[in-house]
Amino acid sequence: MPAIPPQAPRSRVPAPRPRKPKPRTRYHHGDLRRALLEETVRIIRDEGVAGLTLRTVGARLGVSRTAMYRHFADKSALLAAVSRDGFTQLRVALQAAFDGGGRDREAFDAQGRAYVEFAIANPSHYRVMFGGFVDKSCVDPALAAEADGAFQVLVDTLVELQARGVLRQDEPRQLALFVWSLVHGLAMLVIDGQLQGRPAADDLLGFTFRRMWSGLEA
Amino acid sequence: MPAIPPQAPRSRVPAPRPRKPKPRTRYHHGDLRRALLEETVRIIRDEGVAGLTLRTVGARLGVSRTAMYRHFADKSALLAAVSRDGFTQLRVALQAAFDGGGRDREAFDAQGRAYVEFAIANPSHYRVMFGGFVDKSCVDPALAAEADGAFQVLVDTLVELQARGVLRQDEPRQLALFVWSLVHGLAMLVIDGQLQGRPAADDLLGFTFRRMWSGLEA
DNA sequence: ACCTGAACACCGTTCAAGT
DNA sequence: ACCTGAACACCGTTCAAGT
Repeated sequence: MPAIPPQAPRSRVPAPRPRKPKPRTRYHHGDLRRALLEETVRIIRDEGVAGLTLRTVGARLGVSRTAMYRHFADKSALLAAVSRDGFTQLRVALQAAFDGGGRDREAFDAQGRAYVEFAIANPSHYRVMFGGFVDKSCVDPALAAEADGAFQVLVDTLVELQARGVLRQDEPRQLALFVWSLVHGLAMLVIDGQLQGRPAADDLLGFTFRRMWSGLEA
Repeated sequence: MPAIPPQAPRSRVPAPRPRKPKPRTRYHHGDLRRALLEETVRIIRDEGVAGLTLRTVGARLGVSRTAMYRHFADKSALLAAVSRDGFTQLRVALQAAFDGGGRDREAFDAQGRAYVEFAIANPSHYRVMFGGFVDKSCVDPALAAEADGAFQVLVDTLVELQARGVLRQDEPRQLALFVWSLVHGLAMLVIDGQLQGRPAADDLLGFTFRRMWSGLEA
């Protein structure tokens, strides 16, 4: 349950000196692109993807609603950037969980837990990443690279566990897809509310990892 | 790759006898609701959810674009009905695969395969069912019941496999959620195109079921 | 380069009115 | 009951124009 970050209410015009007709210093100090992206992520978190409106993004930034088109081709491209940003965050979280946990079998469970926790903490963001919102016809190569990067963290983790002799010597990418399917499916079911009245997410997570290991240990 | 069903081009007005001012026989012979639902499913299959427009649905049926509101509260309710319809189809397919396969361990694999195949054959429909499109605030109880029905087929299947002694004696619902997560995650990754250039879906399916069984057998 | 503001072609939904 | 047609308040995107 991430708290809403502290954020000064934005006024449309800074208006420090209202004497000249319209000084209107160049908006956004050089990084409107980043500001647009962050504001979009914020709106998606608070209102969901369906509540995202390009007009609102502009208005909240004190900028014309067409200013966005200088930085993104269209709404789909903006969502692709949001998706890319999500994969970056996910990659960092997965790596941190494994490294911080001691790079062993228990650390791998912590990594899986971090995956599901990311989805629970950012359900709308997660849905943008996997919900088929970004237009497949114009796949951002940067997005594909970032998604691959997150997947690669998992592959590397599995290779390391194989080297330690605790994990079966199957093809690492196939093992990674097996694990990814499991945590991805679990995450989706949780954030979709399909677990209503069923075993709590935490119990299920523990059970899932035990069964998974039972199928994967060397 | 389902072919586009044969469909006569619709004219707004039949106009067989243009003498009387406007005879306009009562449209849709009593089941506009079903016609709306079927047309919506067709549009979603061909164009995706993003391509769905209430105006188009009406136009394709030769009906005013507001006629829909006699049968569905709003667009979200229409999508909820689509979702419900999908869960019905899925439930029937899962049951048929297990029954037709001989109700044993291999039949269970066939059921899993049927699950993933349903998602691959109807990716957009599947996304409506799990993509968070239906408004959670007004959950259709009929939809919840139908989703539960599909889940129950899996639970019943697992109970039967336990009785045959081929499956661990864990809590069936927890086992079912484990399996569901796995096939659901697999299905999502496949229809999202995340498996590009990676092991073919069919190989992965076989590998996944083998690892799964290794963690589940009694 | 970067941004504006008007305009365009859409969209879901409401509602008084018809039969 | 069931459906229409006009109207309302939106939406993404384009584009000539400003600096």
